Amino acid sequence: MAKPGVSSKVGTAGDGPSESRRALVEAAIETLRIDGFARASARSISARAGCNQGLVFYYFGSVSNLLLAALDAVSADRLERYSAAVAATASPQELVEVAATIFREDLDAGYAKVLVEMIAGASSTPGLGPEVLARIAPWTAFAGRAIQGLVGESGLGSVVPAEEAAYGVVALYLGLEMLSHLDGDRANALALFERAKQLATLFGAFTGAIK
Amino acid sequence: MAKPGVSSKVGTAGDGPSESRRALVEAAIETLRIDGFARASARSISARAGCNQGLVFYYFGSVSNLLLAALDAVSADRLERYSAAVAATASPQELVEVAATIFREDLDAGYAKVLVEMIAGASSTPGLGPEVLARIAPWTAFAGRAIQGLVGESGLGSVVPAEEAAYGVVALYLGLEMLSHLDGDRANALALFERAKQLATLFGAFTGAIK
DNA sequence: GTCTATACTTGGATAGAC
DNA sequence: GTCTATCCAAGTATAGAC
Repeated sequence: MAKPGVSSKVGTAGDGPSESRRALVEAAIETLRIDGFARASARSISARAGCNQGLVFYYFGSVSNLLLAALDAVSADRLERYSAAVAATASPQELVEVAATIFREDLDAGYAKVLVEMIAGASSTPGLGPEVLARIAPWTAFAGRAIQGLVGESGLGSVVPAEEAAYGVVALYLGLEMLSHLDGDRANALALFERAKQLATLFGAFTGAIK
Repeated sequence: MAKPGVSSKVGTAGDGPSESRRALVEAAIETLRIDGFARASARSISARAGCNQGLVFYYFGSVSNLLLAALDAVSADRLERYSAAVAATASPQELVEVAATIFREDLDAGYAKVLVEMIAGASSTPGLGPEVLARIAPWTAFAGRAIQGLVGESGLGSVVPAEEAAYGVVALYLGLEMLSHLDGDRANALALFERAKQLATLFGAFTGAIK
C-alpha cells in the first residue's frame, strides 16, 4: 500500500489536507453529471479541478477508482439526509410527497444522474459492475425499509413483498431520471409522483378501513 | 450529399450491396451490448466487423451516426414484432404475460441494453440526445396504445391517463433492464412481472365486475 | 508527500490509392 | 464507389523532480 489511492476503501479521505484530492472528487461528480461516463477521463476531470491529470493516478490509482469515490461522496450525504426525512413520515401520502421532493432535488442537483451514468458505464470497465452494485445496495435497502414501514402492519406484505417492491421502485426511479434528463423535461416524471400521491391517499383510506 | 453516411435518414440501407456497411451496424449493436457506449469507438467496432476503421466515417460520417443506425436497426425489427404480439392479446393477464416474454427476450438478446447505453451515453455527445429521444418516442407511443386498449373502455382512463402510465412503464422497463444487467440476475425483475400478472388478474376481475 | 514532464496507447477524421 | 494509409488529438499511466 504505497499510494493513497489503492487503499481498500475508495475515497475515505482523511489522508491529509490535500485540496487537489477534494477538488478531483468534486470535479468527477460534475463531469459525470454534465459530460457523462464516456467523457469522464482523467484529463477532463483534472482540467475541471484545475490540477494536473497525473494526480488522478497518484491519489486514486485509476480513473475508475476516482469515479467510485465520486459515487461514494454523493451517496453518503444523500442517504443520511433522505433516511431522516423518510423516518419522519407517518402516512403513505407523506411518504410519496417526500419521495417526490427527493426526486426533484436529485434531478436538479444531478445526483441520480451520477448513479445512472455509473451503472450504464459499468459495462465499459472490467470489474466496475460489482463495485457499483455494492453502492446501490444501500439504496434498495433504504427503499425496502420505507415500503416495509408502509405496508408492514397491514396484511399487504404478502401481496407485494417489500423487497420485491423496493427493486421496482429503484428501477422506476432510475428510469425516470434517465428519461427526464433525455427529454430535458421533468414534468412527465413529476406528474407521475402527483398521481402516486392521489393513489396513496386512496391506499391510506383503504388500509385504515380494514384495520 | 456526396457520401452515403450523411443522408438525412441514418441506416436506411438499400444504398447498395455493401457487406461492410451491414457488418458495421451489426458490430455496433454487439459493441454497445457488450462493451457499452464508452467503448463503442470506430476502432473497436470496425475490429469486430472485420474491416478498416475508416469505413465508419465513409459510410456513416461519424461514430454517433453509426450508433444511431444500430439503434434504428434493433428498434424497427422489435417494434413491429412486439406490436403484433400485443395486438393479439385480449385480457390484462395476457398483456402482462406478453410484456414479460418481451422483457425476457430483450434482456437475453440485449436489445434494451443498446437503448439504455444510448440514452445514458447521449449526454457525452453534443446533439445526440434529441436523436435518441426521437427513437424512443415510438416505444412510448406503443406502450400508450397497449395501456389505452387495456383501460380505455373502463372509466379508469381518468384515474391514470394512458400517456402518463406509458411514460412510467417505459421508465420502469429501462430501469429494470439496467439493474438486471448490473447484478447479472434477471430473477428480481422477472419476479415483478409475475407479481404484475397476479395483479392483472385481480384487475381483470374488477373491471369485469363494474361493467 | 505532492506534483509535473514525459512515454506510450487508443481514437477521430481525411486525403488519396485502387 | 470502396477502401487504406496516415495524421493529429485525447487518454492512461509512470518515472522522477521538488
